[in-house]
Amino acid sequence: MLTTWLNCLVDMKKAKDENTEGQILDAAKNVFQAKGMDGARMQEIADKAGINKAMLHYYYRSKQLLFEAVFKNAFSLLAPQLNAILNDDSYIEDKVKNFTSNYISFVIKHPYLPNFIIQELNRNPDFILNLKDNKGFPNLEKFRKQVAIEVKKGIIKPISAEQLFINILALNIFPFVARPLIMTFINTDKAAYNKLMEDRKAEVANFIIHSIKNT
Amino acid sequence: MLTTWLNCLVDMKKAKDENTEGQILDAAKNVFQAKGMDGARMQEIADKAGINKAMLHYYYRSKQLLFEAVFKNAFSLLAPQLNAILNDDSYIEDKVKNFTSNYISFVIKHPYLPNFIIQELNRNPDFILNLKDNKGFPNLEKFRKQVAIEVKKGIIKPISAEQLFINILALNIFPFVARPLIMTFINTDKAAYNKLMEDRKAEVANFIIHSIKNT
DNA sequence: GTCTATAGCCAGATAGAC
DNA sequence: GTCTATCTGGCTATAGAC
Repeated sequence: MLTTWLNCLVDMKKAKDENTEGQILDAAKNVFQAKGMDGARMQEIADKAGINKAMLHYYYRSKQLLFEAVFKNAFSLLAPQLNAILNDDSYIEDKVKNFTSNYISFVIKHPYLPNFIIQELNRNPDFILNLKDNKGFPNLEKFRKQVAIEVKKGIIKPISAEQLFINILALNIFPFVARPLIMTFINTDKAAYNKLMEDRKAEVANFIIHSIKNT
Repeated sequence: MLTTWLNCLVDMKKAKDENTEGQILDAAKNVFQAKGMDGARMQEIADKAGINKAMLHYYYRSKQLLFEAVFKNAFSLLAPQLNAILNDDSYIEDKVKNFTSNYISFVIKHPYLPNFIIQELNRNPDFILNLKDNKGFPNLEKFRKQVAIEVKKGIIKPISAEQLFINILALNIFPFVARPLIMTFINTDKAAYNKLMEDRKAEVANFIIHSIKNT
């Protein structure tokens, strides 16, 4: 009994590592996120997956469909992160602290992901409309109400929920999206840049809270 | 005398509009900034310029060289904007106000530019090293000193110049880079989005100053 | 300087054996 | 399911007439 259950868990883990389909998706993720849809080559994905080019078409029919699988996967990782700001029940101040710390850890684990999503949406803005109806798609409704309430109670200074949300996203996401630009301006190596990003876990939360909190 | 001078001015204006070389550069700018290096097609650039594909190679030798001309051009438009924050002599508070207002106007005039630069630098991070030695390349030296002085005098709260610079860039640049993402989350049409960006001219400056200024 | 025509290459996709 | 071999189209780049 126990062994079947354990085998099941092992199989689930294997599912991504040893299935051909999982290997392809993983290789495709790396190549698409590094080079984008237009720059990616099916040959390179096949090589990274350790299989043949024909197999890619056997499993995913076309480059476009393989790309869409990778994109949806990436978006479904990002969406819950954003929902932590929008739908959680705690105070805005606490949410900002938690989100900032969590998000920066998240991006350190998935460095190419935010830029990938932003870039491909700029290439094809309509693409996101397909995802909009999914459950779990980030929605501002609850956050709008929360901001209005905390402003009314005098917990935070007057600000629109939209602008606050944009500011939170900007301060957290931009440094990773613009990484090469920032590294050159600040004139740092990789280690110093990572240190800077670690520091931002505290820095960004303080920056936002100083700005909005009533004293 | 007067007429030769006037003709000269007219010629300078014509230089970009009627020279074949200028027409090419203008068409290339539009196509490269919309589709990126990999997605751009020489045929489309030729069509937009109203000339033949062979002419592109006659003037710029290769797609790569044409691309580099466009990129350097774009970067030389962006750099002075950033230097307004780094090298101007006024107080940080005033610089933030001016920069925010100016930069947002700048991007409304050149909507694809920031995303283009960020995207292409992610594709090829070494590319920026070529530009680094140019005069006018943004440099943090002076800004570091200014921040240290204003912190010491108690004009602003303690913050590192690097983090402050990143925050200023993030709040100003990100909303345009992530435009499709934001438009979907906020659930707005084009007009409402533009209104939101107009509002940010005041919003962003206030947000930053509230956060760093000692009261 | 400007065009047409085409060389030469490379990528995505498929056929078909095993 | 997995492979090799190949088709087909589109792209950059060039040759060469005017």
